[in-house]
Amino acid sequence: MIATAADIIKKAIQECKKNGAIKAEALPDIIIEKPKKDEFGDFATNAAMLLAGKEGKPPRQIAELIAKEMRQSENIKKVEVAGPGFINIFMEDDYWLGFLKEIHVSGEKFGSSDIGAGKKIQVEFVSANPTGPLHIGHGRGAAFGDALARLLKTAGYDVATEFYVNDAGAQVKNLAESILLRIKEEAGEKVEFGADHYKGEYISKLAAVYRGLAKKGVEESKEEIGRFALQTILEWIKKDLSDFHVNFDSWFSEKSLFDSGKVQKLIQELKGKGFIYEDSGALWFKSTVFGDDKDRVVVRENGEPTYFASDIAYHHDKYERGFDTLINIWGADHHGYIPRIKSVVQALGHDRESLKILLVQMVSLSRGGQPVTMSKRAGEYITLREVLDEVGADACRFFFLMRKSDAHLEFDLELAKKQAPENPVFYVQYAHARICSIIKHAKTVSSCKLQVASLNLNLESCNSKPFLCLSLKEALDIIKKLASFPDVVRGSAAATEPHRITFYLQELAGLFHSYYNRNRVVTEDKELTNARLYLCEAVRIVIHNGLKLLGVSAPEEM
RNA sequence: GCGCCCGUAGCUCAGAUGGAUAGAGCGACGGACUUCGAAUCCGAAGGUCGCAGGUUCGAAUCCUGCCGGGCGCGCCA
Repeated sequence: MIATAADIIKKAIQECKKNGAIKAEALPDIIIEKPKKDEFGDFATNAAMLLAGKEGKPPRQIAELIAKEMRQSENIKKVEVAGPGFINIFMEDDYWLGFLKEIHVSGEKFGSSDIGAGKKIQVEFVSANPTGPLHIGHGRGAAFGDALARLLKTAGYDVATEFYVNDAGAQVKNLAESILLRIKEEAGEKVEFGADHYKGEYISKLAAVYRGLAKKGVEESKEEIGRFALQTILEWIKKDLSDFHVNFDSWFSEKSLFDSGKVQKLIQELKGKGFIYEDSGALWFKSTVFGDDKDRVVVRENGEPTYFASDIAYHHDKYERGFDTLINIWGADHHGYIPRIKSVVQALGHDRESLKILLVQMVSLSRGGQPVTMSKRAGEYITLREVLDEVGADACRFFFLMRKSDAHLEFDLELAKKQAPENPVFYVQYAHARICSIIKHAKTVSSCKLQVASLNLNLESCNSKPFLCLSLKEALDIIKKLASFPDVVRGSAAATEPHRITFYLQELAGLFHSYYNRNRVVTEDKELTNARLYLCEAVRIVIHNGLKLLGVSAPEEM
């Protein structure tokens, strides 16, 4: 849609150059926007203001020259010069009505594009330590990552999603020990938990389950407990995610990087390149070369590799798999880790910008405005499961996606559950259900033979009833909104900001509900009815497509 | 102390690459159901865009400095 306007403007400027009205050879980076006010047109551009300096003429004068050319273009209703030199463009009604047909023809594809040009891109997210159940913060990361992957796919990227499983290192040992301690404790022994031990309620649960399975003596089976706990927790995580409608293309084991010797290999390789050196018995990576605050330990004095060591191998492996771009989604508390991992990317010989790290901020839960507190100290946190069970996957996902990912999110459980218009999820889903209901109703009304599937509206004739009814401002506003959907999806994907979709859907649903209350869709007038059904169905398609991008269902009835 | 993020209506938040009189939802207030789903709609109210400078035709947006909040600054992950 924007592209059409851009073409018209560029063509007009070309014409102006041809006839000598404008001399500048280089075109400035003009902006084409959708003005907030209707009176400023369907599109507006600042081209004249940017050209003014080079041309040495007042912006309004240049705007007039360009506007004059633009008026020759197709689909233009009128072009006005306004304010300091804006060119406001108004499109013909039938230009807009044409989108209705496009939506019906494209169906589920409406909104898709190929700006990604098939580039291979990996989105790694959640990657929670398998040392406990997913909490609410992981949930936000999951919703964000999954929606982003859907967006990128729709924008024409070749997307693969991955969960990195931290199944190596000291944490697994700590997990096993924590369970052992619980087992001992329940056997009546007096035990003391260390700072690195996990103390959540789920540890007791695991301990109980393990006791049921245990045949061997407790002391000797620490390794086995570790394996058991890891596997069990991973199953919980997978179940939570699949109930949250998040399904990964792959699960990558950290341990496998050690087992295959890749970690060692990469350390040797970077040593060879001079990026790894020894000091005080430890091996260090020279991240300062690439702008990090300090060098980072890769292998400790005691010979144990750090998490960072396997991360080097992991990212190397990602590039080996042929991805053009990597996206890592992290909790915002990990932001200090960014410089060192970016350094790794460069040391491995890749463009620093080929790895994008997106941060997801914290979630605070509230209930009817009252904050829900949790005690981190006692190892307790609100799990994704609890919220999922209470409000359902749809509301949960939508709420997580209502905010920019790098902004704190306030999540009101009471609101999310409410089946009322103040709940944005229901508001949007209701619009979809309502349209389904209208169409169903239309089919049952004998006087109205619905032709939604085979509608062949005569939109060309400006005197036809469908044309006139769909050209009413209220209808046209909806159509313009619908027409902008592909631009919204493209922008949302390019900016990696799924929240734009939730805002868009709320606005569209609002326009529709308002229209519905003013215009009766199914009436005795067959032509009118069909025209309005045609519009309604287009709205339904776009709401459906939008919700799908968010991984939220579009119910036919509620 | 250093680094990153944030500060917009009573509350929760939008405002893409600087654009025209800064928007939406909720809450509160006043209205609308003989009609396709009132699970909805309509109306009016609500602002020193944290503060102070700077850049320019033009700043919520960019720069600098303060104030206030969050998070990092491990041979943890």
